[in-house]
Amino acid sequence: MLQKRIDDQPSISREMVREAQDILHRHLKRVGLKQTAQRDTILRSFLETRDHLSTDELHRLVQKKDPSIGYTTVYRTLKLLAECGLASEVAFHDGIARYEHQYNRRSHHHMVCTECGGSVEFFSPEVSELEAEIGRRYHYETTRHTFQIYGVCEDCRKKNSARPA
Amino acid sequence: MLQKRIDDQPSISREMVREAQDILHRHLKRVGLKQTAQRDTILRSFLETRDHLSTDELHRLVQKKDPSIGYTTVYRTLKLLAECGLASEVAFHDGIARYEHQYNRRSHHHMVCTECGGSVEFFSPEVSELEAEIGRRYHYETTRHTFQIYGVCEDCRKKNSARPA
DNA sequence: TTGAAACTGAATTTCATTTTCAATATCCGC
DNA sequence: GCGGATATTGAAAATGAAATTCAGTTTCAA
Repeated sequence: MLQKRIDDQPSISREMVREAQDILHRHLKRVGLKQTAQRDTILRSFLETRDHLSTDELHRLVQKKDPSIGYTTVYRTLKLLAECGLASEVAFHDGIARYEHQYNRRSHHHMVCTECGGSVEFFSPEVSELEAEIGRRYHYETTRHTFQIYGVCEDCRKKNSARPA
Repeated sequence: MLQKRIDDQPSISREMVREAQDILHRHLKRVGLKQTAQRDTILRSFLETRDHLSTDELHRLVQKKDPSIGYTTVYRTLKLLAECGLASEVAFHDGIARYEHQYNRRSHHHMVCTECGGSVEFFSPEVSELEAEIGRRYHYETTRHTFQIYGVCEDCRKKNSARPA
């Protein structure tokens, strides 16, 4: 899936990688889990992207660094990253779980093109206010929300009008 | 999954059932499909609820009227109902597709309890305005959006504090 | 160093969804 | 009302993503 971004160069500095690794290691220690080379490799691969990665896509990236790392480990490590706040799951409605960086990132939402799968991020504090307000009104202790907009991007509309169905 | 509503009495009048059936029948004719007793039965069962039904749940309701109707037919009919605007899919992100009435219903959103699965509906025109605004800003032709709030409802919080983990 | 505990990854299982296919029902023109 | 072409039905099988299992491997605290 495409996203309108230049994703080839690492999006994050060496120090940030170290810091993220520390967060992961502390989390592992806290919950009595172990630090492994695989988990570090997977974290580094993850940090080097800015896409919304599926387990499968991240697995492919990880394999470039270490072909012996299996899909299952990537799958489990993504859950770990989500647990310690380094990643967060983002569900577009195509039935595939995706993850994105959460580290040092202000809350945002996505608008997804249903033709090409591309997406743009946008920021909208009103949505969080709405979450709080609705929670108060119905006595829910809210934890999170999802908000996605679906549509067709400009490029796809141009393609469609050039070659209509 | 529970919803805080009295759902035993039909939520929709006889005339509305007829009207919905007409909509379905017209749709079938339009796309060259056939009117069948099963489809009518499934539509009626669907209209008699106000829950957010999974295919499986609707299948169970349908079987009370006609035990010979299979899961597959319910599944396919729900897609048909969605096609002709009588139902719409609503994803609570628990891996199960749900459908709700769309007929004569103003746009609304859901807040879902992650403990008991219960939900409340709320109305918030700001969200649609936001959809339009963000669409304009990034030159997307928007078609729809999803917005859900997740949290823990009052009842589940009481239960939790009575019997803490 | 050592051993208990956790990890790994291939394979398997799970589970909702989707497709297949042979038997059946619908409905269009007569 | 009567074919018969065409769609429908529902059981069963297939699919595909997610989750779990298990035997062998690695980590790390003492």
